[in-house]
Amino acid sequence: MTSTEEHVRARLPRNRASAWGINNAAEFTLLSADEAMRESQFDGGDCKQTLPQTEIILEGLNTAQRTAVSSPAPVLQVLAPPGSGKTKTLTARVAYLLCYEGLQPWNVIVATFTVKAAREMKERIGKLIGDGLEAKLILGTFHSIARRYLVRYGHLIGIDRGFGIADSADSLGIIKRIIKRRKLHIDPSTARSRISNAKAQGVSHFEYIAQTLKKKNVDAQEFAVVYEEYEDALAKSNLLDYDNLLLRCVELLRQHPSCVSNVEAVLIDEFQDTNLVQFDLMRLFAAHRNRVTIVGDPDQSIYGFRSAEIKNLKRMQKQYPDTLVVILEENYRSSGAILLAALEVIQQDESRPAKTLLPTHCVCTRPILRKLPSAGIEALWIVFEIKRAIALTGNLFALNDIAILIRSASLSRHIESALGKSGIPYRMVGGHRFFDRAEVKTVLDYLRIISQPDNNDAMARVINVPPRRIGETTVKALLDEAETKKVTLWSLVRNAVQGNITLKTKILKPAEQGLSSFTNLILLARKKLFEADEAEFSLVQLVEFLMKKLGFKEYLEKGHPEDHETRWANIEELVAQASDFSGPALSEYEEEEALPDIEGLEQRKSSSVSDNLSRFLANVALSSEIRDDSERPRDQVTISTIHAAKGLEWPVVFIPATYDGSIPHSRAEDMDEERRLLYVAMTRAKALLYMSCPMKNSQKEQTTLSQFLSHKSLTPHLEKKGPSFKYGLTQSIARILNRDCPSEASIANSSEDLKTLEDDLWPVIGENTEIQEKEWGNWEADGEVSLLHERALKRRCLRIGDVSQPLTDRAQPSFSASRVTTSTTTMQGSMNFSIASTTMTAGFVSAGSYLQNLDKGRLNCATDEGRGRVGKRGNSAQAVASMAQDLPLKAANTRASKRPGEQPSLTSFFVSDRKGLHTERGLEPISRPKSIVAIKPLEKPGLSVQHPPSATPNENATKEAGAGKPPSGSPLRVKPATTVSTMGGNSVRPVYTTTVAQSHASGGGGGGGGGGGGGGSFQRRTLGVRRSMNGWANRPSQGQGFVVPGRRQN
DNA sequence: GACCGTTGTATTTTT
DNA sequence: TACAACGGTC
Repeated sequence: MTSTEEHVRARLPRNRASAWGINNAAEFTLLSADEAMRESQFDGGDCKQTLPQTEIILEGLNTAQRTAVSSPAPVLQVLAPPGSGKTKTLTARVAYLLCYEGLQPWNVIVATFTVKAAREMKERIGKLIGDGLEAKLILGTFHSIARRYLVRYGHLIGIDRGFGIADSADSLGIIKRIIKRRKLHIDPSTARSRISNAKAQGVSHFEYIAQTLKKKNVDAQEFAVVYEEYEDALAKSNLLDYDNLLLRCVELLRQHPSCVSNVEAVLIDEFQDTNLVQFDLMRLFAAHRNRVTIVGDPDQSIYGFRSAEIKNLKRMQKQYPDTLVVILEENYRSSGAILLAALEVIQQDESRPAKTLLPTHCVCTRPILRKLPSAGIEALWIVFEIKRAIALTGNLFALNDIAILIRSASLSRHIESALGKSGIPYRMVGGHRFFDRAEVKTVLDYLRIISQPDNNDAMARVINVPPRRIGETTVKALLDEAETKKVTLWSLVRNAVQGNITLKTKILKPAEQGLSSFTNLILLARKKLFEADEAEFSLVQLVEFLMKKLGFKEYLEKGHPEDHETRWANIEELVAQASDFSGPALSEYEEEEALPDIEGLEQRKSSSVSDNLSRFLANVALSSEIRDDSERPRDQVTISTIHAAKGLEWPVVFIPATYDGSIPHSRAEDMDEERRLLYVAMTRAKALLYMSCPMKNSQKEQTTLSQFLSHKSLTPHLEKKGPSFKYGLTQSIARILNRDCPSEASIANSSEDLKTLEDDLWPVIGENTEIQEKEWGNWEADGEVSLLHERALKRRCLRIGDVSQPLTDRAQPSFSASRVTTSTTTMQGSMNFSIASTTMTAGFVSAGSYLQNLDKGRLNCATDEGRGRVGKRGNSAQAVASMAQDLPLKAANTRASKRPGEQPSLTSFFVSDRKGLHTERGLEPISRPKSIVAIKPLEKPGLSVQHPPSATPNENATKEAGAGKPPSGSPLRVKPATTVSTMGGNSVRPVYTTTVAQSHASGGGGGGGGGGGGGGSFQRRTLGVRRSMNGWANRPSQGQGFVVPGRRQN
């Protein structure tokens, strides 16, 4: 077989561990990626016939990506910064292993962190390999995979069949109860996260508690009590919390490694987010063949609060000495200016190993950092900028292209309100889950009790819902009594109702009746559930039965006359979801959950209705979101938490509330993590990035700009207000987005209704609050011509055509080469620069000029994408300069020359080629490698890219950190640029699916409802209603829209 | 004394 | 939204 593998193998030294020195490693990677590919794939005829899919798999990948995908190395770390094609690489790797290395899908484990990521991965693998093979992979979140194993093999370590999963609310509830009962003083949430952290260390709770008890302080003692009783309570209710799910799976695989003896390869996404237990799990999964591929990026580690350990990257290299590290460096997502600003932020972290991130797009316009008077106005500004951006680019953006990324869910209030008011539909991702809605939760609690009556907390929550005259005091007394008698609440109550025991607790007459009706309801439901088989009593019927018996609809009507319809619609939605666990959908589901049979091991198999119920409930607990295929085409703005936005991208991104206390969050412990969070948020943006900071937060307190953004070095990279959207900018954006640029005529047309063409409704300093908010309110609501409006109308006199000729026709003398060379930088640390003189120093390059040069080189990429017409423009240097709008350098220079005392510090973020960077002309293209492949030898510290092969790893590290030597042209930077069109001929275009946690759109009439005279206080009140009014209820058809995560819709 | 409804207050991030 | 605290009613 002439295959890539053959080629690669031929060049791979036999004894990997000893022979993979850095020197030949470099050679190896080069050859394997480029030449082997070329020889075997594209010229070798054999291969095409035998393995037709390989071509497709590797198509559109750059050199580094190909190296990763097709590497024969057993253990592979792919370090992938934002936008570098991480998912693409991992999916291709999976496909490659299946199609090319002949692995069977059911012997491959792919673990992700979110359900969303799992789903996307599955979809993309499916597109690559087809045949529905992707459904046979063991693919899912760590938690769901762990559950799968525990369901099948849990009996081997004494886990009851049909165990339930305690979500965070359950955990917190249990802990609160313990604290109350024991009259302790520690904070429940703190206790919960401490327990979780303890578990994430992989220490058994006995041990941990023993350790803690040794400490004499009250806090530790109390904590030990809580921890112990918490574990007790979980066990009694037959529940596993999230951490236990992983821990018990580790236990299972330690004791019975044969459960995973079939596993031939393990692949892990977002590896920087793994904690110790997950690391263990990875090792155990892979124990049979020790074949592991991970992708990750330390800069995007934002789950430290969940005990994620960036150190796992190094730990892994220790664990598997022959780990091959492939570094992807090219960013295919964002404009140069966005990357530059983002890098400026992330580089504030001094402990971070120097790394590069190379733009492939033109510079485009700088990110905006806008100051605004208040949170309310900030929201209005966002709405206005959305409208303005769409109008002034001739509808280059759809609402789907726009995301508003917030640090915490609570920040969405003003924004939701403003969007709703102006009739812009939106969806909310992250934050509150559908399943957390009160009415949905109640029904779920009933289902959980029916499935597992011993769930004390679920029972305590709903025993009086709808009201049964069983008050809080009674419930508490019953719980206490159950506790002292060492029985569960359910068994206590049931026995009392059935007359088997007499309660100590005094029960009033009406309450007694309530208890009895509750008990009978549960008993009846359980009877139906366990006696019936699927055909005659499905999950859906169970829910319907329950609703009828509870009179739930009536209860909602009575309790929530305002919005009972929406609430009921939510219940119907729940039923629709349950239907995925009954009927024909079920068998499909079962198949996906299956694990391969292993000789000598008995699997628990199941197909009863009660098993469906627990499966359904587990799914609810493990998925924070809901997939909604049918609704995806709807054009909506996305509001998301930054955490939930990881891995996604949008052409336009807003990051509001960039003040200290929000980002970094006031309760955050790890500043570096907060900074990374901002970095993640910024790097979601492709073309336009708007950050904003209200001078007063929603509590009307004065704010200070986020410390991450107030750094002086950032000023030259940021604009103070939204761009003017000259035509050239629109062209640039269109190029970045790979879209057709709308004509100027159509822009003139689409901006007809715009109130003002510039971002000038509020002063850039961020002063002067209330008056304007009011004016805006009137203006939006009634169309009343305010002073503001008049001013705006005047501005409109500027016709669009006047301000925006095509840039290509305009001379740009200010961008001349000599200008570029006037600002210079001096090096201080390996990646830290500040201005020191005004003469050009060879080898150092300002960011702006770097980008200019880069852009010139990069325009080849644009050509690849079919739009770069630079070559025809004559003076390409000028063309480059003019294509890039508002270059950072321009403003920097202007400022520098105006106010010498206030020189901005320019950052050189790429200095590896010291020679030949710059001449006085300044605009020679920088010769740089397109992609870097480094092989990491054993135990090399850090994750930095360039290592001179002569130095031993340790020496090398010291040099880099200590001497501040720039990572100069190392031989490991293997090859100068070859033109690889990574995006160009790519048949697999990234399709990012955004999921819906809460879907609400203010439909057409949105403005009407809230509009009325009282422009001031429109926020709070309507929110709850508006939110739901148009969300679930408006869905096209019941029962089709939602697909439970993990399932594909036909 | 128990229960219910109203009002005021505070909200990190996720499996 | 979700929770606690408070005051009114059975």
